[in-house]
Amino acid sequence: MNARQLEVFRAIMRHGTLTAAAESLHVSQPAVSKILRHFESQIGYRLFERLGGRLVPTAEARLLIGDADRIFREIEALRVFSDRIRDKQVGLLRIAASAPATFGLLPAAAERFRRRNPGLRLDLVTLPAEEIGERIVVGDIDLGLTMVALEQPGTRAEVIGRAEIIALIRPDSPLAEHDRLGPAELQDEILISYGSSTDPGAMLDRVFQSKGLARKTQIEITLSIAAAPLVQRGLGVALVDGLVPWESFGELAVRRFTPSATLDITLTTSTVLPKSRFVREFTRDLKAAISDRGR
Amino acid sequence: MNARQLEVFRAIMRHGTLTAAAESLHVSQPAVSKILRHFESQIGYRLFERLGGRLVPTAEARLLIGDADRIFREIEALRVFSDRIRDKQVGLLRIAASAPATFGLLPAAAERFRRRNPGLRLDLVTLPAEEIGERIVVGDIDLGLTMVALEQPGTRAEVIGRAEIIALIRPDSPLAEHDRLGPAELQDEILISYGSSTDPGAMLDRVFQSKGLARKTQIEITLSIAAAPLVQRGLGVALVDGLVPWESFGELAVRRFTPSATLDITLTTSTVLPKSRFVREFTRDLKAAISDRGR
DNA sequence: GATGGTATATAACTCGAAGTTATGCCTGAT
DNA sequence: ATCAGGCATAACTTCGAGTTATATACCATC
Repeated sequence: MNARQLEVFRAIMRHGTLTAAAESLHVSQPAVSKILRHFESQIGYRLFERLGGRLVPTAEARLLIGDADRIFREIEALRVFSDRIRDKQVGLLRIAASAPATFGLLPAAAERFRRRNPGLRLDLVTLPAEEIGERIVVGDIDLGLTMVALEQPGTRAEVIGRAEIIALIRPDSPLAEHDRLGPAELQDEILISYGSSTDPGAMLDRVFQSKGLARKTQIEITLSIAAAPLVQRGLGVALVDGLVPWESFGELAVRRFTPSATLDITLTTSTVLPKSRFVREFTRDLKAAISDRGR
Repeated sequence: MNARQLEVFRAIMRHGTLTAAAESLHVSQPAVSKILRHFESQIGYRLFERLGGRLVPTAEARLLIGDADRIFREIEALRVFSDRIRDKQVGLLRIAASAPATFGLLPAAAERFRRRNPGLRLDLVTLPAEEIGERIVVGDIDLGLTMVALEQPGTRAEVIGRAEIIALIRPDSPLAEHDRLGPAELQDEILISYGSSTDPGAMLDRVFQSKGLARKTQIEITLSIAAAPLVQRGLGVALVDGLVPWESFGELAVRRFTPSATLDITLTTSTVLPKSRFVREFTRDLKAAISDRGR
């Protein structure tokens, strides 16, 4: 049972005669006749009785025609859909981002992108940075967006911006008086931040060291957003990326960290798969979203 | 785009490699390879990137796989359905009956039949007797059931029982006292009955004549059920078939008509189309339903 | 860096299904 | 009786799906 057989069966049912069906399919009458007989011999029963040189649908044909017609129309729709894929009227862009990028950058970039490509499907996957490289290599993901450089063979990383490290405090904290917070002000506070074994953690360690102080992180997090409820409950002060829209995570105050410390916003793609038009466009939209943040 | 291509595409997506897909389809690996490449060249874009000797699905493939998978599963279901049709586990019996037969005989016969053939679809069409013959000849209907013989070339009629003519009166009518009603008792009543140009009407005319009386039908009906509301409103007495379950059509009293007058319950099939097993079974069930009525 | 295992691609071939044209047969209508 | 419409058959071509055998590319690993 193949698509052509269903198509021919449907045409005969619809037009009543082999000749008319053949005409509608733009093939010769014997061709239709043969496909029908072959179809009948395959399914094991007659679809038409030959009466007085005419075809009359059997009860079996009437049982079958409903589903056959529906399936054939679905194949037709799939053909059209496939053509639209080919013509880039529909597409799929699969983006994996770490949580800060998901919250801080993707919404604005996705909005720009979708305005230009409304038919396109976007798959946004939030993953720990370490997993993203692997997903790009195996082709699961077109584009990775992280706050650390992915050191994965087979991928190419590009820094497209920087995110300031900020201090996250309770609005009623005494520290809220300061415009900026540095190692000195935070010396006696309970710190919520990245572990020293991570890229951002090591970077912050160096900043503290440059001021002659040691960073003592009492509460270690891997997902920066996890800091929000901790700070809000008064468990400490968080040093995290300034990318996340912290206001939307509760009653929190953001203060600039000094001296300025930044994380690289890194875009990663496969070196082996060619960049699609969509990847290039989305890259542009991300850059635009980042430069918009400055203002 | 045919069913086989969808099947192969689906198998490769599912199993990840050509070799595994070929195994699952029980064909050789080059066969699968060729179908895939042919499919790709037809739709006009790559479904897999060849990376390091492996196949990696493209974004396009991921867009397509959902619908392709669904359609293929529907074709599979159609195959199974077709097999069940072939094995007579499902079927279709199309019965056209006049209204009295529809109400008086079909329910009981259909119940018996469906108990034995639960998977079978029954199409019950109620039509004026004159149209039924034509529908049988063109193959639209497997079996006709009427109260008059159909004189249609290409059909074969079989009388399978008789239905008594009965008198339909209001329960509060003076006539209700009689056990039986004949031309004499009805002489001064307003008669609701079949026209003289119809078979049952002509037959009743002859019965009245044999008693030396004339049947004066003041209200002519073609559909016997139409008599029910007329009798109920006191417009007259109806002489109609005794097949219809008149009790269920309102507050009506039924009296036997004397001398006995009967209509032939006629079963009509095509002379050219072979009787299906279902037609034969249903015929048996109809006869059983008729003999049950006697008791 | 040589080697074996795994996976895809290519070549050469067979087979069957779908298409063609030409033609014959049946049936119903004039 | 004849003619037109509709289906079937025959003989042939083309193409896609299948086969086996073999080449090629990559990966891991010793």
